[in-house]
Amino acid sequence: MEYKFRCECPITSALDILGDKWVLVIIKQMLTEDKKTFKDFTGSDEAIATNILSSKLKYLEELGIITKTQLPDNKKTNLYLLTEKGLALTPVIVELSIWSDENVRELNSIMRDSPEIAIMKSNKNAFIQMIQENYRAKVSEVVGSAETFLR
Amino acid sequence: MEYKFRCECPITSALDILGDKWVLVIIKQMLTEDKKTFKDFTGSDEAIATNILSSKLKYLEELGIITKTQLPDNKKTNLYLLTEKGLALTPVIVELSIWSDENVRELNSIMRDSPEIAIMKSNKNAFIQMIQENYRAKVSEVVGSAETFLR
DNA sequence: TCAAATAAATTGCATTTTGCAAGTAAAAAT
DNA sequence: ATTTTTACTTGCAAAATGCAATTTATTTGA
Repeated sequence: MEYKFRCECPITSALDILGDKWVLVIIKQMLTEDKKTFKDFTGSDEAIATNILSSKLKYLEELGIITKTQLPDNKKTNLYLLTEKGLALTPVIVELSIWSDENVRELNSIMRDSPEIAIMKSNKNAFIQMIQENYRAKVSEVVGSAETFLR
Repeated sequence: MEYKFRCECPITSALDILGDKWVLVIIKQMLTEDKKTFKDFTGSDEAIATNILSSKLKYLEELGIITKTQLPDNKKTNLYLLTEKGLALTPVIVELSIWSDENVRELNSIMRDSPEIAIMKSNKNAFIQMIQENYRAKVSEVVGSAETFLR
């Protein structure tokens, strides 16, 4: 698997990976909406098409941003979980959230209020760590030990 | 100008605007590479096609993320400048930069080192404010008073 | 046990976005 | 007055995304 990057710029290179319509939405759903199975994603507000979902999950796994696993007692359901590399995108998601609250709300009349935005702004680092710890805890609940998966 | 949003989620709504191959790259070029004319953008490392550039600049102007202006003594050259709404994306750019340095570098063999990454990490808020003040100052240099443009 | 339901896809085709090369019009420079 | 520069537009090709239907391998439940 060879990935082509437009140039030597770190920011542009990040966007070579993240700069599309779905990748960051999928990561947000995993991080903040507890989505982890194929079915979970198809049932979301955003309603991603299954062919796109399939290709993006494969892509994110190849890049090491998520892992695909199964539970010992179920051979049908796959578990898609964020790796530490994926979890490290939490600050990006948080900043997008804040920017959106302050600058996109006026354009999207149906955008929901997030009461947590105030907390997020007042103590950004604590909020980020809280989300990440929360995610690691949930993963542990499901797969036993997080360390095995969050590599 | 009607914009369609996928759902009520603030993060997804931000990505309805920013989630493509070029928008954040253009904003990065304005913010950190001093690009402000059509020509400036076409001469970049990323080599955006002129038709795409044209449509994205129009789009960003409609959304209030950039402004299009002229200097009194030149009717040919247009100046594209970030508004405060655009400048407010600095934290997103900075977080992308940090994530990339730590997680994309291994995938892109030609990615350049940024010596400022260490400073960025050790004092994120100061770094963000520095970049923003720097931008405002440069705009003032060019158009006289920043307030008129950075609305 | 065995048919029905479920999870995770794949396939074919339509639409939209992006890419490339060439051309154009107005302003500025020589 | 002619050339060059800036900021585009146009036409067509390729890639990404979207939609609906189908498929395969489990798993559930009568």
